[in-house]
Amino acid sequence: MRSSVGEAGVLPLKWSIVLHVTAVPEEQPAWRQRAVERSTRAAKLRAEQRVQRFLDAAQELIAEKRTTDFTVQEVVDRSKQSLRSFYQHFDGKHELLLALFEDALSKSAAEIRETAGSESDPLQALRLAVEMLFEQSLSNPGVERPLFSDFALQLLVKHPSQVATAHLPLLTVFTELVEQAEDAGAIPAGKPRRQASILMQTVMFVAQGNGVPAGSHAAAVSAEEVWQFCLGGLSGVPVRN
Amino acid sequence: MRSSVGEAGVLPLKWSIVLHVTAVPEEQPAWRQRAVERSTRAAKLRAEQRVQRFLDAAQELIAEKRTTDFTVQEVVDRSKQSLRSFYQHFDGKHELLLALFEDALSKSAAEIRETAGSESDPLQALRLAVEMLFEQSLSNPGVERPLFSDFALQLLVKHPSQVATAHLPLLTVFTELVEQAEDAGAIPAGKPRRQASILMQTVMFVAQGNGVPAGSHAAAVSAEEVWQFCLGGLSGVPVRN
DNA sequence: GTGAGATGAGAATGATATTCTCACCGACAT
DNA sequence: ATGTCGGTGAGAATATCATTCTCATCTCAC
Repeated sequence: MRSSVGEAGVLPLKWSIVLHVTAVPEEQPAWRQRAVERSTRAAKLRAEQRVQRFLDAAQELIAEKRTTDFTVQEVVDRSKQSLRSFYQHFDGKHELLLALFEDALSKSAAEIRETAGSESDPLQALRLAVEMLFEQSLSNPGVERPLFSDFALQLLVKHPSQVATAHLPLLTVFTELVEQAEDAGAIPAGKPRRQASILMQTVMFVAQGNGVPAGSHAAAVSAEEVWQFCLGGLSGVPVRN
Repeated sequence: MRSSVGEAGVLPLKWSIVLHVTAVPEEQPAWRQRAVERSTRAAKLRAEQRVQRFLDAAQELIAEKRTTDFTVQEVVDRSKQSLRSFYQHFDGKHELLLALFEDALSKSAAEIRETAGSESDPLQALRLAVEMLFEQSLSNPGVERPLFSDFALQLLVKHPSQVATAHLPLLTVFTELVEQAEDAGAIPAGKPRRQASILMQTVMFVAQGNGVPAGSHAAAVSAEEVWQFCLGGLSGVPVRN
């Protein structure tokens, strides 16, 4: 229905955007529905292309400036469209960023799923997944995903539920991996969804707080260490308590 | 040298602020130094009081509005001083927030240290500490620390090294607790500082992502669960790998 | 061809942070 | 006593953005 930054159009998309793009009253008779539908389809396509151009422009800017501090004007200029048009399609900069964010996480989830899927040992698969997530969540390497590090946190504060939604694809993947590991007896059975949730938080944010030279304190943690920690966490405490 | 929101004046302070307050050339003869010192001491005190009034005002506003979205003007008005003066003492709103943030974390660390210190069993002490940190990092309860949830993340993005500095007091406390637990043989020996670091990140951010009703997905994680996870992480994986 | 909705160009608004101007004051060295 | 100087208050002036508005134009389905 809506879009996707690159081409793999999946994810659940943003409501407001949908409302803008398809303003079709639901209570009309079916024939009218179809009529409007026919006469609108093209417009819808055009709209999606425009939206896409905005998204692409924003993506470029983020990649270049390594931050989400670009101005709406810049996006507009680069996409060779107009402010008028921008606000016609997005509720605001926030919606734009959210769309990109969801998209990035969704893609990341897909990558991880694929890579991990090619590993037969469930525990190794999980390990791979953790390491991938860790790398992608680092702030410094300046991958094409400053979204993870930058906007993510801002969002985490103002609209936590949207973050939850955006995390869903990743959470799903990790939940599956945890379940498989448990089924295989590699780790004791538990509540996979919650375990996956804690796991993700741990990996993502430990990576986060890592992109700091921080000369003095704050020992840089490696993917390996995080994995060990998480594995222990999932495996439970050996004896007491 | 600098300040503290309430009264317990501890923490390492902010450089820029110090530079503003004491602009004393170091290469003067000693007598002159002392002279200047004498003639400056009073001014320094006045300055600190002013700074303190800004900090107090900001703290009040945060408590009231439950957010860091207050305007500098509001702080100025409430503290009955002037914009001019504000910028004389702070590099900007950012510095003000940073000061409050450091202060909050510092106090939190003190509380945790004290509470945990009254527990003789090292493992229980660590557990207590984890639970306290978890509670204090929750977003919803609207405690008097929207700093943890709100500004903290913004900061995490733009000035990670300052976050590291701010985290230091907490990191120190947790490192001690981990060391004690290891010394007591409650958990296997490791690298206490790094372990404490991962531990903190996990606890704080899992708590973070928790303040969400999020009707559908995202199972709310409890302090207990986090503790179990972290304990496992610290204890290491029982057998394989 | 016509009319409704979409667009472009760019001005206007609104909210804030930050800087600047200028008059004043109070401590202090001489 | 007095002149200097840094700090201050009051508030105007700037600067930066996001967001909205105006109006002329364009496009497409009919």
